[in-house]
Amino acid sequence: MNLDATLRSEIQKAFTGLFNQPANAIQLQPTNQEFEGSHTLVCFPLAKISRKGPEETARMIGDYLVAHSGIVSRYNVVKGFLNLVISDAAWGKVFQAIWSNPDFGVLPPNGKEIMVEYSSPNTNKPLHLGHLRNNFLGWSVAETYKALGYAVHKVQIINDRGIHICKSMVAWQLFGHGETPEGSGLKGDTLVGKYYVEFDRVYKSQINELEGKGIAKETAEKEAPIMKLAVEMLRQWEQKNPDVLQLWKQMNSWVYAGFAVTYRQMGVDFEKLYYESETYLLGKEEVLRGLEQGVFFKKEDGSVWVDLTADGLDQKVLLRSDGTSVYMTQDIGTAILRFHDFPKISLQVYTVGNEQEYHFKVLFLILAKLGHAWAKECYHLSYGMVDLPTGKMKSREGTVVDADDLMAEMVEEAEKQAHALGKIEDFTEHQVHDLSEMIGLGALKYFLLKVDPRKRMMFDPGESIQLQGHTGPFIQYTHARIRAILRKAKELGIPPDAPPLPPLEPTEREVIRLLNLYPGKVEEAAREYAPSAVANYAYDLAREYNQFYQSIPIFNETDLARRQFRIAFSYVVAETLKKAMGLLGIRVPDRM
RNA sequence: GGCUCCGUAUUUCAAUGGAUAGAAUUUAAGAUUCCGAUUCUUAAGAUGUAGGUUCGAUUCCUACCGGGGCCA
Repeated sequence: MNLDATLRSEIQKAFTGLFNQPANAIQLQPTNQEFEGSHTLVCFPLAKISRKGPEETARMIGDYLVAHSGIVSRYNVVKGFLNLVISDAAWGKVFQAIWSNPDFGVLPPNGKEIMVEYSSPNTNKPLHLGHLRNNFLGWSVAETYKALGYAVHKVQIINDRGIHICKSMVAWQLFGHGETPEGSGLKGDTLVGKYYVEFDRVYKSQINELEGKGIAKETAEKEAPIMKLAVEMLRQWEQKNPDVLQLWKQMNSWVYAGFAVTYRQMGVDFEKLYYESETYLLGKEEVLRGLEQGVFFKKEDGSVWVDLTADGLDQKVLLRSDGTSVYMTQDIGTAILRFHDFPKISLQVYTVGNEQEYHFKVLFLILAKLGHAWAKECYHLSYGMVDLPTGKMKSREGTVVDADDLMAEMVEEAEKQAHALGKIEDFTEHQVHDLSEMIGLGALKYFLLKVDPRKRMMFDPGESIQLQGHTGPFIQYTHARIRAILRKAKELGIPPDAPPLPPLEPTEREVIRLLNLYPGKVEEAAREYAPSAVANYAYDLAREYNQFYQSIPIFNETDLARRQFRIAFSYVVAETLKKAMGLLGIRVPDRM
């Protein structure tokens, strides 16, 4: 039984019964702390339809619900707000329903498919802090959709070609002396990233040198010898020079090996990988087709453009005068390819930073203009940058926060904490490590996911791993403590099944109300592409349970049925916390 | 310059157009026989500015101020 839904339909019935017309705006919200009740109906909008005052409307509906609904035991009216008190019997049904359904909050398969793209790194450097937000977001949105019954295809496109990788290749050739991951002990992506930074360092000094000779900055940037080498290498790559291809494959394979380690640590996975080197020529034909159909136009120099001024945007080049394509062209091709590979998908989500909002707006518009009906089923999951308390991160220059380093630090910090607590002395070394990973990564994921994706955010590693406060570890801790209670209950021989419902305490009603909200939160998270909804929900539930835990005796209760109920109740909370955190990719320990 | 996103307690984050704007954090005072006190209670403290829309605005609209991003 879903209480909110039932209540809504009862209110609808009451309103039609009283006023002989449908209520079109049923606004239900949680009742304020200071008033009695759990659900509040906002009666201002209804007053307009009922043609009575808000308070009178509220009283009439309240009386009707008490008399006919069977779930409302009493009510009070404050201004236009109708505060409803749900009967314990109704709460009991809600609780029993949650208890008896192991798949609570998970919907059966609905036959629909969607695609979520996330991560999509360049192959010239390791993943950094921004990628962490991207990966956790994308993965979590995908899992949330799964919980709603969708078949989800997780994919990414590897940007494995272009000037950026050529820079690493050139620098490695010049300064690498044949260094390999095996020889140096460096992770493959770290090694390649090292030469990318090296390229930039040399490049900068060459520019300075040229500028010292009185050459203009723009010219210097083009004429720097090392840059000319990189441009030449890109040209050779496009002409399929075997030596260059060999080197390219070699260095990319190092990077992939490195990425695999990072992805495993992050706990993310992909069904299919797309490689830019295989798709970058796609889209050209499509653009030419669009040109024929008059969707695009050609300029005098032969370049192909799209005119979006009618849509409030500007003109955008799609094919350069020499016939080469731009990012937009490739993305057109890739989008088409994906709907071809997965014909049943009804939604394609692109998890990409908000600096590309304009790009995607244009992309989706073009796809629509080309006549692809699914263009409106494309969605840019845009997210803001992650800042650190120590200051902004700058790409290049090596001041970025490396994802591997950060995760390792979080795990290390968690292990220190675990030892300091001194509750895990009987753990094996392996168990300690596993627990530290759970907590360290949980802290990181929770902190990055609890914030609205669209917003630029501040990540404070120290704060994120605290066991108190609005953090992942706080929720994990709450879960572990509940498991401790359940272990003790088992020792005492209290059966783990839900007993008849005794009269409830206000704290228990509040926790059941929150439990009842869970499926809705999952839907909300998917609809808004905001795992933050689930994250904040889990925190509310953990916090509310802690208050219950403080004010209610569990084992000192003489009434056995009541004691048994509270054990069952604790069990349901633990299970729900586990499910919610699972959608965020966060594991919860039984002990910590 | 054009477009776009964001401005909320000291700080980090919340708030489908609803009641006295919530948490966490910090500081101060207090509680505790249980399961594991890293808990709980109380207090202090905020919507950038000026207008508009309406029963009611952090939310919607306009202008300005401040910050980020994209496009030249």
